[in-house]
Amino acid sequence: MAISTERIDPRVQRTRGLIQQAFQALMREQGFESITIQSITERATVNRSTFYAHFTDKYDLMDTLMREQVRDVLRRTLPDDAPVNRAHLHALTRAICEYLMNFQSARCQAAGHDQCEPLIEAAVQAELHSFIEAWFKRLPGPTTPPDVSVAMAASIASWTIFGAGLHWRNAAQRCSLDDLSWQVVAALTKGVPAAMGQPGRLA
Amino acid sequence: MAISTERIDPRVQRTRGLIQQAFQALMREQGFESITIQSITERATVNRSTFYAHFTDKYDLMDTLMREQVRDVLRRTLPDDAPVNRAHLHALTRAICEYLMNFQSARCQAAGHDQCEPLIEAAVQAELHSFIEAWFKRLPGPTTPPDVSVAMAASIASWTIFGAGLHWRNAAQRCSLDDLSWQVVAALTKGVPAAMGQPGRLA
DNA sequence: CAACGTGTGTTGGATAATCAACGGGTGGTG
DNA sequence: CACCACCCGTTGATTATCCAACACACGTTG
Repeated sequence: MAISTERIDPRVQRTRGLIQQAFQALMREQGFESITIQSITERATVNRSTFYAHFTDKYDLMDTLMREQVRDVLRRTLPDDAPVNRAHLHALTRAICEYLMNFQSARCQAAGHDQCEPLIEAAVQAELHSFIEAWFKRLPGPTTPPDVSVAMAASIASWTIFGAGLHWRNAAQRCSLDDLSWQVVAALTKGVPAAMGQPGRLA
Repeated sequence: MAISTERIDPRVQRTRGLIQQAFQALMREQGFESITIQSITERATVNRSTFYAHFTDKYDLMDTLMREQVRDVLRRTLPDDAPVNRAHLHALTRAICEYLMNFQSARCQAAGHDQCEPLIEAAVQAELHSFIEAWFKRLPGPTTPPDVSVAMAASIASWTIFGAGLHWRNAAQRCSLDDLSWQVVAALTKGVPAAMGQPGRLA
């Protein structure tokens, strides 16, 4: 069990923080593509070679930054001991959609087509997945023979939420965030056909 | 000549900054006396032993912090190439008095009689002195035999300004800052008797 | 009194960050 | 073409910071 929060050297925390902070500022000002490693390290008052001790390139930086952000959002959304139920699924969906939305408007569109969008989305989905997997693992054991493993269920749930969120974000006109989240919850809990009002049609 | 700004290791700058920042925050919250080295380093996210690599104790920290602040104020008050004249003497006096005033109200009174007040004042005077000395040294050579050396003149001027500032700050009712500054300038340029309207009385 | 908790300064060894330098890539300009 | 300017990614040696530990002082409490 990797419960323990491996003590991280404060120097590491500091430089990571400085780099990420500088990166975010530059993102707001310039957009992703035109950012250079030098500019990051200069603004962070960190030696350029130090950057490479922590990240392999700016894509890596972007990736880990996104993951951390998403992880924080999720942790803040659900209490540590949250049971798996409709309300919490709803909250989770809401949070992810909000995050996707904020992100769209805030970043990554300054300089035409930044290449970072897919990166971001992959990071979001990945973190959502691992969060949900950990969450599902705290469920009591099955009372009837399961059709899917916990890992598979987590994968499906995360992709469902993520996919719906992306669809919603990119839609020409969006229903309310609340509506959307309940739709997702319905699909997740009842199954897609039932959620569509077509019970038994595919049975 | 120690003209060159000795390149300082960025790590040193950072930790010094973190420590000073933490210290200032604690000053506002607690006052000087109750501050502990541990609390400073904890808030600064700096190892306690690192503190001693930069300062001998909290008095030392206070001292250097005050000096730096005063130096900044003075540098911001006068342009680098400012000639020595009445207007600039006025500006200098004003700046010092303002600083003393702000300080009085802001800090060092939270917890009764903090022991740091004399420390601070000494630091202010010392920095004012060295600033003025450097300033006076840029004057052209004397045209008549001088009565006092540059160093002595700087000492006198700095103590005059400083003393007047302290007196003014502690007075029950204060004249305007502008008034005060012109009084000081008069005393400095005409001599005390003439400034008092008693020319020749002590001659 | 002793035992305890808390803060101080100091030390030696481990680790992270800095710095200068190198080779290589890319794009612009004479 | 050569030249220049800029950025990349890496290296080895140097320096700053971290960390655990120690001895000391002080006030409190049993």
